[in-house]
Amino acid sequence: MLEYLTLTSVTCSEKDWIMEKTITPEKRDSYHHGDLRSQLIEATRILVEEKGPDHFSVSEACRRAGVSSAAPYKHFKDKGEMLRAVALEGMKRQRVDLVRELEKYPAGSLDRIVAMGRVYVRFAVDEPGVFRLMFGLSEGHAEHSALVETGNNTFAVVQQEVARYRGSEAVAPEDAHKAFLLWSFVHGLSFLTIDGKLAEKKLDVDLEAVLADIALRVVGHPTD
Amino acid sequence: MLEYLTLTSVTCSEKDWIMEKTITPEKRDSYHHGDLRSQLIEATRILVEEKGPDHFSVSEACRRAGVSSAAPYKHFKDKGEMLRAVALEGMKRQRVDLVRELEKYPAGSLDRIVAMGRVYVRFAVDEPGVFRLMFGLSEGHAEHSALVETGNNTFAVVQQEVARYRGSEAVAPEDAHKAFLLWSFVHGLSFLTIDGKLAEKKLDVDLEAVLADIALRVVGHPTD
DNA sequence: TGTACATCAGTGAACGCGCGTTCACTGATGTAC
DNA sequence: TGTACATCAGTGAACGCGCGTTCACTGATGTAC
Repeated sequence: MLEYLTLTSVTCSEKDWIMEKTITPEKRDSYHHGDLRSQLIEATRILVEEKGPDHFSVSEACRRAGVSSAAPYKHFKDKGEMLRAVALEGMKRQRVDLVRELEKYPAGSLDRIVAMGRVYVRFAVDEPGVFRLMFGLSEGHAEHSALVETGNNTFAVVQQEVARYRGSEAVAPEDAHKAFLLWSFVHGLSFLTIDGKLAEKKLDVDLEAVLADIALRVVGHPTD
Repeated sequence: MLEYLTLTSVTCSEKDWIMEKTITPEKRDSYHHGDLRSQLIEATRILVEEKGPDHFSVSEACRRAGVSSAAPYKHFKDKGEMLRAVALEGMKRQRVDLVRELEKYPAGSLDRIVAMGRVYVRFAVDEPGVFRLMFGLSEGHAEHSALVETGNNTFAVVQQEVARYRGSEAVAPEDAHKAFLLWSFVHGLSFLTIDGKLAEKKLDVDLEAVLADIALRVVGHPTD
């Protein structure tokens, strides 16, 4: 699938750890675990990648973490809460990626607009399962305020950057509008990529070129 | 959710039938059914809307169609084939919508570009379940050639229209590129809408305005 | 028009399965004295 | 330092459930004569 999205970029993806990290079936030394909560989150994350958010099962996560199927309920209310924990971690990771990538370019530059798109699509490609979990329609997500706030916070950064590109620190309505256009675009591109539609339509897409193109079209010209 | 996407448009959505159509639990007159295949597809479609493609169950569809849970296997190989039948119907319906909407505007006009986006987003909003089924990653979809061909066919129309806007009948690489940009954009907008992200981010979007804006940005200026 | 027969759509019971969650429990750990 | 005890993370067995699919069957229908 991925051959259809060319990821030529200065920044190579540093997310190899994501998949190579395996949870060893837990030759545990003691009755107690020590760090089960985070091990369960990690097992859940891996499963979400392997099977997708809708085919994740608590039982399988327990098997992976080497723990009885009742154990998670000492740390999570229910299945949904495990998934939300993974989604939240994802949002934070995405946020960190974003800030780290932005730092590389001068404030107010078009490169920074492009960088934001790169981070978004990269995240989707590197962690499609978690990406779906973060942005798909999942019950209870909207009520998990930490999740919503982290997301809003990240989007605020995008708006901020658009304003800055215009030379302002304050976000005007037109900046918000353009930020939204950018979001829609990279969101669509991300899903088309991870759902294999680029491959299906035999579309060869050079990510950097497309991001630069769209950035110019959205933010490069004055509008409304 | 939908309050955040304003659908002001000449064309009111004509899809009310979609949800009001209920399958009566089948007071059947005879042992045989007559039209079970299409009734099952319809039951499947409704369930896909109600619960999402990943929470559809054969058993429930049978209950809705008033038929034993073994009955579908006289018409479909398995569960996946039922879903693919619904997806295919969806693709055809979308195709019909598209052609019908295009007819309303003069050949080569910007209105036609906007119309295509309108049809796409409208479809997603009217039938989010089927939309997800059509464009999400579902096992076996890529191997169902009728499905892929119908999709490719529809995308070819978009490319054609972009070329025509430029005044050509032949699709140049730049037309294909622009068609892809348009697709990414409306695809992202569709998902952001049906996944409730516009609501979450308190973004009020006027569909017609946004479509016109993006059409201009993508197709209104010469590029590469 | 009437009868024999082939067809095959739909039945209903059964299968094995893995799931999410509960429960009373156990045993390792840390703390108070 | 040593002992008693509270805490609570993890156990393992059990629960009821709905699922997808199979199977030998049944009975309505259409056709050939």
